[in-house]
Amino acid sequence: MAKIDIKGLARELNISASTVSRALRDSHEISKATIDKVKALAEKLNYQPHPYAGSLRKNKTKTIGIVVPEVSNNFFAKVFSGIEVVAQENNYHALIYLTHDDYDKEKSILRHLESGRVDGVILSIASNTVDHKHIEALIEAGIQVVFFDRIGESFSSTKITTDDYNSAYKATVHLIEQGCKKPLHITRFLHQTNTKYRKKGFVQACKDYHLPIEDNWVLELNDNAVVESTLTDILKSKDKPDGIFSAVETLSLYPYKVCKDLGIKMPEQLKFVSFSNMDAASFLVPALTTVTQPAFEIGKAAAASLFQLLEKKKRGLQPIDNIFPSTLIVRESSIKAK
Amino acid sequence: MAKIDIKGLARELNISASTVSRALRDSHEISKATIDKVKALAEKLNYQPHPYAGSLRKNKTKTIGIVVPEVSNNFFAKVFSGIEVVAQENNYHALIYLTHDDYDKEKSILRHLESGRVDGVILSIASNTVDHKHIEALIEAGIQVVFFDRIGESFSSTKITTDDYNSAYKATVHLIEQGCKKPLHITRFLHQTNTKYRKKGFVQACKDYHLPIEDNWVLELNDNAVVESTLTDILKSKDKPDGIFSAVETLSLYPYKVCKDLGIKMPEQLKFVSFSNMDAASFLVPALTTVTQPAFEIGKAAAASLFQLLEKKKRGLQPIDNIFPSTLIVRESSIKAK
DNA sequence: CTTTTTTGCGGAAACGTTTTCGGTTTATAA
DNA sequence: TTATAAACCGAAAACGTTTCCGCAAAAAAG
Repeated sequence: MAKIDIKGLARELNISASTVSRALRDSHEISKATIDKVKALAEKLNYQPHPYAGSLRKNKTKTIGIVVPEVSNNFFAKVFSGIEVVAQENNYHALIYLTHDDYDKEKSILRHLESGRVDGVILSIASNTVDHKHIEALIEAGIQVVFFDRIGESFSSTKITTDDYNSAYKATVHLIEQGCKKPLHITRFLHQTNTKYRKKGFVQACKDYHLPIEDNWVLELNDNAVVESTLTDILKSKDKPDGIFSAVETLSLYPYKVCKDLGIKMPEQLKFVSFSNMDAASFLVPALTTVTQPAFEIGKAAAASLFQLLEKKKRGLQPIDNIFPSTLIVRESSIKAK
Repeated sequence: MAKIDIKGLARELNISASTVSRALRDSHEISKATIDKVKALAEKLNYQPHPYAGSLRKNKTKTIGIVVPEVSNNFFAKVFSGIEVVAQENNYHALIYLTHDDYDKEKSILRHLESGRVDGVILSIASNTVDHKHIEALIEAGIQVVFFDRIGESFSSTKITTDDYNSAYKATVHLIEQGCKKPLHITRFLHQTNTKYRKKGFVQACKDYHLPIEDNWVLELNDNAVVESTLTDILKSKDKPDGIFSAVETLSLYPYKVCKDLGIKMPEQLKFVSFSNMDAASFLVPALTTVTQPAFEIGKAAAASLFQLLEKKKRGLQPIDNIFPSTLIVRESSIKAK
């Protein structure tokens, strides 16, 4: 089964390569008869056009790049699923790159993507990137960029996020309404946009409910190695918090561990809410109250807007910000005893 | 900042395009002086070669396809991470496709990949594919294929698996040693290679320990919708099992749910072990005893062998089977009271 | 000093498409 | 009838590389 190409088809049918090419694309300047002939033969010989030859000529790759910190994380995994579904529907291909939350890696990946390998990029910024030159360069090079979750606020590109501020506000209010007088907010990488707004929501809720919030009510835990010990210290102290609100999924299991070790009863002595897309949330004991982001929908939306930008009919199509609501799912970890 | 290409560099330096091309690849037929000149200018103008032009000419794409059932699953997500790390190290690019465990989708994806978009494919077969014609066709087309976890036994390609039989055997023995007289094996899609061998391990262990195993000790639960009710019925019956061994992670949370609903105490009344790569395993109550596969290493191995095949120095390099050991991590869900 | 080899480079073909620019026919309009 | 338009198709250029082939000048060998 030798590889068959357009020239092969043309030779076989005694017509020109250009005619074959046009016939395969249903061009109106080719007669119905030859179109049928060509397609029949193509089908029969299992002709598959070489994608890169076409890309080269058309300067369109029909592929996108997905650049995310990691994928062994329910949130990103589900976002990716959403992207992938929409990509398949639109006959796009997806190159995926993991930055492992490393700025330098992100930089070199994006730099490479300037080369014309992809038409567009869906990006969630690495946690330790501070300057955005590399992203600017990518956009300069004519690559469409869509952000999600960890966005670059300064860019006019489209951004898909959740209503971080409001969700955090609501989650905090929930804790307060369940009786917490001294909630603790644990979070990561506060220079990111998403965590920044979650913190703001937490702080504002505390203020609105007249809690005497202080700086040490917010705890930025960037280093996995010290999370457990730090939490242990805090939960052993005499004026320990009576509630925890975690802004990120990756911190959501630590309080369980520490409470177990210290014999602290959850939710009686410590109520807990966390941002999380973990499937196991309802099977933890006590079941974890979560703020869950519609990850799959975010992925679909990101992909959809990217494709829309790439195939914009109207020139003037403006990028839009798309804010999805997260939902607070109350489970046992945060409810007061009746 | 206009896009710069090889011809642009050549014009700028008053040399030919072929010289530039060779200089950039450190060809020995170009003088040190011009190599330096060319590289300096390329660097200055941020020249990025167009990947598809090169691919077309060289008939080498430096990209692989990853075809897996899903990615919002700890096992596949971690495998993917491993692949991605090795791919980046080797300057390969990764196109990823999800089959969603659908045979038809898998077929059309693989069919498309015959076209020369990738040099090789890393594949874990969808749960409902039975015939393997589409995989044969892909290999026929000259695409290297490496399998992992859900492999095609009939192919001579490289396969990366875990020692399913032995791990299952050990897990079952563990249950028996903890006092189980009537373990139940719950699993999915027994026509797959991995689950098939896990079942064999379970059965053999029962036999070796003289348990009166019957057909209904093995339960194939393919439909999510009925898992809970089926398990409930079984655990309510009078000769109910005193232990469960789950062959797949996706079933690992149901026993918790059902036990909770029925008031069955785990591990006192029911011991439980599951194949799983779930991060939350040790935070469940009781903490889940798992057979965990070295997912990240499997991904790295799969990628490494694929690249080795693609860049084989010696022609005769034979594909090898690579079997990784899984480890049984004993936690509270399966241990007998002292 | 001639012959051969090596070094360094340029021209052009090639990879498999798409598209521009034509050029015949045949049908339609004048 | 003749002029014009429409329908259908082919030749060749183009996309940005790599590589085959050839060729001049310099170096080495005779």
